[in-house]
Amino acid sequence: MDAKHEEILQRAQERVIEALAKNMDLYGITMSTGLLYGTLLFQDKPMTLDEMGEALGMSKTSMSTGVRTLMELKMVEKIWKKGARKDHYEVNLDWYQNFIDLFSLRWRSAAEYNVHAMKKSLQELRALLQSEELSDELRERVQTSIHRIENGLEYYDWLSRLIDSFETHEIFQFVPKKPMS
Amino acid sequence: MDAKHEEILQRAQERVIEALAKNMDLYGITMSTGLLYGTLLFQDKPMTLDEMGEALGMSKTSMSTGVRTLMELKMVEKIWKKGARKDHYEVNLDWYQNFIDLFSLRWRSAAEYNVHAMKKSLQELRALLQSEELSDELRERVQTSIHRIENGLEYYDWLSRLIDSFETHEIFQFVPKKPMS
DNA sequence: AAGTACGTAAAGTTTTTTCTGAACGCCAAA
DNA sequence: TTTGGCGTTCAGAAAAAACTTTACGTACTT
Repeated sequence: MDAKHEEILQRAQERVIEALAKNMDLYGITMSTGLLYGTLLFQDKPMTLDEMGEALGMSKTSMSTGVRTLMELKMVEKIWKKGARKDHYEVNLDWYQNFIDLFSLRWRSAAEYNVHAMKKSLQELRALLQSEELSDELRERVQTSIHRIENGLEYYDWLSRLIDSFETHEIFQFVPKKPMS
Repeated sequence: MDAKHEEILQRAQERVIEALAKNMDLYGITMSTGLLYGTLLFQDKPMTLDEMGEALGMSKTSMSTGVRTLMELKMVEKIWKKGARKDHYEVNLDWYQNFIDLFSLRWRSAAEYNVHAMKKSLQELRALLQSEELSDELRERVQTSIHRIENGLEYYDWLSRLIDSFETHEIFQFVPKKPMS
């Protein structure tokens, strides 16, 4: 009688799945999609959209969009199955790379976006300082703004180099995958 | 006539503020709160809740909750102003520490939460393997789940050490604040 | 060429989140 | 003790997001 054991296995899986899903907002992912990820994680075989909908009791449309977001983050991959009509998906098990891809994608683009705006504003403000007829009070405020922006740019430069070290995997020299123990 | 210059300054500030706010979802922060942060950033003086509401055209209640979330992330601090009835707030300008605090707070707790669930499930599954009357098929699946969890635990161990290196500032030895240039 | 099965887009509904206004409790000054 | 100003809590309204159903386009099968 395996029913009891089956039960235990399922419970153990569900505990982990729910934990993962609950923290998926860090990835900018909805909890449902997190549950989808977890389900795929413990499924040894690649799943179809219909199977996912079945497993989660949700519409196929939701599975479709969920899988897409997971694929954009490279957390899930589409699998080639010869002779199969339906698409099959499975999780990408490299969690390190996963983290790196996610971090890169989100933080890098945010950094670039902010740096762009900052540089443009910085330029304008520096030009403004050149203006002769600028009241002392205003000049003071412009200076302050410039300092704030320069301060931010310095940080983003660091952040960018940090992300570089992730993407090149150089970070693993500093924080190795396996501890020295 | 400073009006024109004032205009330029304001535009330059707003560009940066909006950029920052737009990417604040990375911090799990709503855009409105992001705008609040940006406003505080370019205000040379500490602001009161009323001044913030004024500046953003929003209710004082919103400012109160917004400031609280920013304080929880240590992005904003309450300032002691002698003889002032109202509370005053100003931004924490150390963006490096800011990033570290945020990352630590969110990712560390997520990691701990997941590790906890994983270890518990792992234990159960290992115990299950001891059971004599376990069908080969089920045993196989239990093994797979165990591997998945061990794989995750290994990653979280690395992540934990990465966060350690942030908190201790050792990361700056590897990725220095200022480039060597 | 027609039919069928599949994934996705669009529209609509439900749920969740965000924001506001009123009411409350607290502290300081009178 | 009262009064007034302050930050916050709470309930409700408005806005946004998530989810489902329906409908569509495409590709494979027959």
